[in-house]
Amino acid sequence: MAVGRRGPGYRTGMNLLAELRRRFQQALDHLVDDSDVYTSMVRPAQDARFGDYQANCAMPLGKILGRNPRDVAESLVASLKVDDLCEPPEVAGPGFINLKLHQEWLAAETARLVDDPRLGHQAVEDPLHYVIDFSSPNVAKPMHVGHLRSTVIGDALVRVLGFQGQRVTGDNHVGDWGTQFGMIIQGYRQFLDADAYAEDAVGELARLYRLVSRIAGYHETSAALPGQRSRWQERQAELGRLEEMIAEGDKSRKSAAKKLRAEVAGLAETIEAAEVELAAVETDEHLARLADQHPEIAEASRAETAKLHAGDPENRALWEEFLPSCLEAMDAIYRRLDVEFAERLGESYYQPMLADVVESLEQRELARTSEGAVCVFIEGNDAPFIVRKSDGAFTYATTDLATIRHRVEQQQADVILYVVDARQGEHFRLLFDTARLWGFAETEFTHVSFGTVLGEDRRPFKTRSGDTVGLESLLDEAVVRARRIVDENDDAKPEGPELDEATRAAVAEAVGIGGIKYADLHHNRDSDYQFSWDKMLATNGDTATYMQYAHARILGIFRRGEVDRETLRQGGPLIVLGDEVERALAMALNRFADAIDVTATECRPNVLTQYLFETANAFSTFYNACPVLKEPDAGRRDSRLALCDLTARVLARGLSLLGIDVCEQM
RNA sequence: GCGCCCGUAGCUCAGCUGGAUAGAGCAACGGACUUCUAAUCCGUAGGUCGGAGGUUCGAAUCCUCCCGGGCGUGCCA
Repeated sequence: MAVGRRGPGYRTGMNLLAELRRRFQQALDHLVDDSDVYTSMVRPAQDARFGDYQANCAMPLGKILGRNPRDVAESLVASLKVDDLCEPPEVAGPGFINLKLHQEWLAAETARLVDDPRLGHQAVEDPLHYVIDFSSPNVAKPMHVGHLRSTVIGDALVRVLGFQGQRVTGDNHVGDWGTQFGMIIQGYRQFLDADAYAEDAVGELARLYRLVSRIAGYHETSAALPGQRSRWQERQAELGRLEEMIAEGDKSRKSAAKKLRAEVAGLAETIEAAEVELAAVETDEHLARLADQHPEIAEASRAETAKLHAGDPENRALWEEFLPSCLEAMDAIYRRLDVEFAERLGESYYQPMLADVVESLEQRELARTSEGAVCVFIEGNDAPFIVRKSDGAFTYATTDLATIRHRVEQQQADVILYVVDARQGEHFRLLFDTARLWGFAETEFTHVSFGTVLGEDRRPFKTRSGDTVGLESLLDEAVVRARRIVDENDDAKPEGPELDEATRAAVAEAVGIGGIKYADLHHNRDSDYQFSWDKMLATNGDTATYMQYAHARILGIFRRGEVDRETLRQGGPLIVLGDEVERALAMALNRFADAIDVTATECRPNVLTQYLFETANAFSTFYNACPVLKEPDAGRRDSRLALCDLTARVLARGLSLLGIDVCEQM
């Protein structure tokens, strides 16, 4: 889903592509009224053999005008004024128009980038206010790998849209009002280790949370197990009957049998997991005793949550005591990830508004009571959007609606992006539809959805023992692994190690954290992706390291040549593109602005990662083929130095827009 | 049952609103270091784009059906 594509805030920057499109527009205006549609068919050539850019509009135009597409292409070329930019356009195949830029023009455009702090990107003229809802972990539960994608993608979008010149508010809509607090309160009353709490409050609270949820889970699992076993038997028997029928030739049962087989397998898995969970508690003497003593702990926890929500002063005081240290623990991870939020308005913030939300929906006759719950029914959807449960409690649907009202009315949001798991797609469809009916039709809502992180076994990423992976330990491991690679490489340098301890540590941090982020960002966010240490920290290929290395090499050139980059830029060096690889690099550098805009409009950081990889690759090829410092011709040397400087700036800027650090040396 | 998503090279994935001979990385194989850092570069090989129809001048992309997988589905978030 494109965001703001037609909004007033979106405007393609001044760049090669935009200029070519303007030229085509003038030529197209002779032929059609809606030239906009066709200028978008001018795009970078998908194959270098066809030149630098191609226009694909002659074929559809031929159809509409009832003319031969090649003739249309010819007459388009005839009225096209691009001789200052390109070689004479060529018509190829069924009517493609191929464009190859003049060397001089490309060189001049590249030279313009040299003293342009925005690297050819023009900031939007009419910024929109984007509120970006991302990360949103539950307070007091340790963050885990599941929070990674939302955090990393959301942060990249904050940065990219901000660079575009949009007004951006990143908001961490934390879960600070949920059932986990009931569990912690319950744990605090029953199991507190006061010394541990004094020493490390968050650690102790996390322990209490895990303990209570484990005991509650034990009883729940234990209660459910017999039913699951008998259901498994039942299904298994039914499956046997079906298979017999199929064996006897009744093919019509095949699909039903398949479904059943999946269900049986699923049940078996659930049962096995349950048995493991129960055994783990039962074989632990301490845990077993606690479980035995507290059979009603889940109910008790729910009661504590209800009391908190009802305004019970004691529970409220505990909540207020717990919250700051929990938030501080979260912030420590964000600092490490270098992620910042402009706002952190959690669920609790919206609590006072919820009753009014429901009332307002009822008044407008959008919501009505059904089976005891207050629901909004959206046409075309089976499931209702429940804003108040039959027990009177509000749901996250209610909170989300209150949040929308706040963001639009108080914060003047034009666009709200939700960087959330794809599984919540249905919730957001209902939410957006309800919000529009409720009166927020002017606001653009987008669910920036993403797939699951899978382990190497293709199942959701877990530790070997089956627990979810804590985010902190994930980051630690990345850095440890990165450090090994840094050490290995530095130790292996032909002239001996170059990096001191502090530098090695800094490089390992950049490479490790950058590797994790890049692995996430370079996949299309819609698809699930397989987490792999080896791939993300590989020293070769399409990784963060590859670009960080290219960047470090460039700085190495300036260091060794004792060339001051700022002085170089101010000298206004001429760009000479004598070599094919220099030309290819210049082309890549000129595409920066477009890569930014596509990333922003599509909310797809992988567009930017792909661009950066291509640019780094163009540089590496150039680096291999074209000596810079050794180049005898001074003009040519300065031109190459300027290309190096530009590349370093594009890479550093691009990576920083993805939240990834670069190093001076590695 | 209904709804959503996915199936592209041995592996992991790109492929923008349909465009030319479907691309990358890894792995494999062959080359390039008295180095401006080889954490690099260049080259070779590898694909009935799950299958069958349809729309179109033109389909990995749009439509229908089928096969295979995942997820969601009334009071968790």
